[in-house]
Amino acid sequence: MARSRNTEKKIFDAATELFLEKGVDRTSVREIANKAGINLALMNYYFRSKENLFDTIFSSLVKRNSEELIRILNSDQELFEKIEQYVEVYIEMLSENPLLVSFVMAILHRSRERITEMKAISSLYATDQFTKQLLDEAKKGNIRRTDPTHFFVDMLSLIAFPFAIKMLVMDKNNFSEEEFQQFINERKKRVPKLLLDSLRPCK
Amino acid sequence: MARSRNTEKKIFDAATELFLEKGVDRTSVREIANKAGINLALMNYYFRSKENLFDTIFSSLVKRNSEELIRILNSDQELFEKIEQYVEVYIEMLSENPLLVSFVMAILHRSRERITEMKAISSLYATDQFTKQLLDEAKKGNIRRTDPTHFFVDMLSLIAFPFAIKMLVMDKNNFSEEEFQQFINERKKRVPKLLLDSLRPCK
DNA sequence: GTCTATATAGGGATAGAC
DNA sequence: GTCTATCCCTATATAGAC
Repeated sequence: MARSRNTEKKIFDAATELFLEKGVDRTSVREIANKAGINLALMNYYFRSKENLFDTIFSSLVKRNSEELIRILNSDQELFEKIEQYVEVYIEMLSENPLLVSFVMAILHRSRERITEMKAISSLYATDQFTKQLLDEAKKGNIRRTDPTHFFVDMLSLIAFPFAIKMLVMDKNNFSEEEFQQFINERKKRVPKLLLDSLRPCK
Repeated sequence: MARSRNTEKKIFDAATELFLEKGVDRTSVREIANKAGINLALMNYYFRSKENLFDTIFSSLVKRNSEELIRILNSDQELFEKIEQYVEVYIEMLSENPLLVSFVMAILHRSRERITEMKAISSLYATDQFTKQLLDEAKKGNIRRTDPTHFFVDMLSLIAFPFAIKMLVMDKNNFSEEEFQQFINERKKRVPKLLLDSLRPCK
């Protein structure tokens, strides 16, 4: 039925918003039901349990957001352009959903053992193809020798961490929401610059 | 009494460990009492409530860890040396307590409004003195013009974020605990290098 | 100071009517 | 599919004995 599909989506959306905003543990199923405009029994009818609802949402969230990033990493673009594009798209994506970072952090924190189990999450990380490209370019002498693991962690840190400390940055600099957004926008140019500078050979 | 002081500390330590490991929300007061070897009524005798216990622990944790960092930032050391030392000490500190980062992240995430209220937390951020030093050196032409806010966020990101994604990094690279520690150690030299390169004038 | 016992609230999940 | 009513459990916090 069309109606049912609709209800499922309402529950899904309500839960997503609440999970992102308040964290999974501080969100009750009753709250989700309220926000979705249904009652809590129905939530269990569609998703077997809160835990299962969470898994569904988390996978979907990560998947939806990581697909384009992986495509960029695996494209056959020239390295520098690829990095520029990757950083910009990643930052843009997080701009649209700033809570995503701290949400994922919270998950990473709490479920040490479950990380391997959650296959989705690994798609947030570098791909073999990109690693190979870094090594190849270094071998050809086009860039400095660099440890791909470190480089990728550097890149990810510079992209994502500012969102995780958004409130701290806003508080310390007296930023309004718009000013923070502006600050983030500036990073779309700044971060690639910093990374490329560290790769350029001459020095 | 000496005994009482001791009990307070046992509760404090047990709670600290559990909060860091599992997060505040997933830690119950019964669990804390168990681990401390007392019963839960006593916990409320010493600390009025779980929330209050948390506040006490959080302030103490941040304070204990940030004092040395602030001292470094405010010292009259030469800029490049200061950055090298700051990064190294900060990473060393987080190495000893890798869970600190995701713990603080979780707090930042959940209590938007309470951040200003938690004065302690702002001590994790840059100081006026350091900002001034950056601007002065740029004016003198010793370093490139750089936005201090961006620079500090860059630095913090490169220092702290790897700890927040520790499990992801370990999982993706098949790192053992020791190998991750080794990876982190390498960053003590790498990160300052990256930052200083971005500041050096010539280019 | 430290305990046992209990009050009170809220959580997730289900039975069963419609 | 959707609801109401309810079960059962665990959470935090407190009362009151020792």
